Amino acid sequence: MTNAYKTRTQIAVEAIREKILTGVIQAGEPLRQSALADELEVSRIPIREALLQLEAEGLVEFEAHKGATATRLAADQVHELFELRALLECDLLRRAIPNLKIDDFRASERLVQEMAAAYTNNSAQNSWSDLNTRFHLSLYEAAQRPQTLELVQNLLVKSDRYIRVHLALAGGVDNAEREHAALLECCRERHIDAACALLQEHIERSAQEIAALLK
Amino acid sequence: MTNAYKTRTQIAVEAIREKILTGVIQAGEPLRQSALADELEVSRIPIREALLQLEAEGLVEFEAHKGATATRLAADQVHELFELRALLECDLLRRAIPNLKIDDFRASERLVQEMAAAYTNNSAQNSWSDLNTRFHLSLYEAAQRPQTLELVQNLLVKSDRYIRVHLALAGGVDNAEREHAALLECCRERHIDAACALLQEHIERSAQEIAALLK
DNA sequence: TTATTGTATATTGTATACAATATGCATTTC
DNA sequence: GAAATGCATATTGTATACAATATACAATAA
Repeated sequence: MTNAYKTRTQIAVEAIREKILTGVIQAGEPLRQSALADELEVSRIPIREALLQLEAEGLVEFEAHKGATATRLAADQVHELFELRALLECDLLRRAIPNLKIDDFRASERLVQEMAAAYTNNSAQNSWSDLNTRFHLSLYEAAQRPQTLELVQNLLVKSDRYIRVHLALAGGVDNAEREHAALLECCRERHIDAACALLQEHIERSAQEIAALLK
Repeated sequence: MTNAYKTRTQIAVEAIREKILTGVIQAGEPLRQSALADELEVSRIPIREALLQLEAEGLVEFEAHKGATATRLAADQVHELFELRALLECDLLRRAIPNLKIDDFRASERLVQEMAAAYTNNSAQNSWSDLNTRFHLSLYEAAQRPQTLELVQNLLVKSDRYIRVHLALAGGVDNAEREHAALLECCRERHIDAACALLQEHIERSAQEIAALLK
């Protein structure tokens, strides 16, 4: 295991991020520093630092002397977000496919299976979205593009809020799981263009379904 | 004018960012909070918050209990950075060109001229790089893609350190200025594919020249 | 009424003080 | 001599206290 030690700031980042992603803190809601500090039993300093980091992730907006609010994305911004993902993730996948090893495929395969289990098992629905993120990332590491990967990771965090909404939509997840399996198969056969086309469709379809839910 | 008021944190962000971009603080150098606090005549709190923001920009790396250091990019990471720029900036330009108005062209044109002046006038060389950033961004605003634009803005900040090195290279800037003019002309004629091709070459050429200097 | 000013309160921004951790060096142990 | 241990110092992490700013509402004037 890696370093188990965490500063209070890091703990606060994770706690607040989770609250935003799960909707416990709603978009547009102001984040009072003292309230969060009391709740997490730390002083306002680590809370402030956590909010700054979340601002960089795009989950929170800061205004001097007015405080932080959870950001709210309009429907057209959801489109932009997912199109950005499509652009960058396709670039990564294209570079990754030639480098993917048998072990990588196995790891991705296992994530697909865990996702199916998480979806069936109602109690674990929150983890579906985590697994989805990890599945996507598992295909891209082999691209050897650390900076792009970090950008995509951040975009996936932002998408997460909307993907969790998507989970509520009956059928949406079934589609996603079939698409994941097909995508993985394409990668196994090293069909680069086909895989990228699938990935692009996959991302754009979920964007459309989410936009439909938001309006 | 917009809000002239700045918090100490914001002042610190700008001061430290400038130090890193101009090389007053070298890559790899540790950033001592107390030293910066004394120098900028504030307490360590705004310094810490500034460093956190700069970490999000990728100019600084934080390690718990060890402190912040100015990041150092290896040559292959410079390539990735500029290829990322090419990918995203071309996407923006493609969407922007149909929307560009006469006033936009005039503004971009003026930036090209100011750049020429800044380059001739030795005392203003630091501003060449600023103008370069603004020229690139001036072409993309019409794309109406706020999130992508913000990403590119950040990538341009990161590139800035290397572009300033590039300035030292005789001839490199001449090339850049000719390419800027050609690019602008292409946009005026709404030749989307040609403009994107030029932009891509322009970015990749500077990446190569910079990589050559770094090795 | 409507606009304006003033004041109280809530909230954020920052300084200072202290706690926790890392680092370097001397000392010990084998 | 090399590795391990303990201590002193430097540096970061966090709590607390106070200053600056924003906000809401009351009081006043037109």
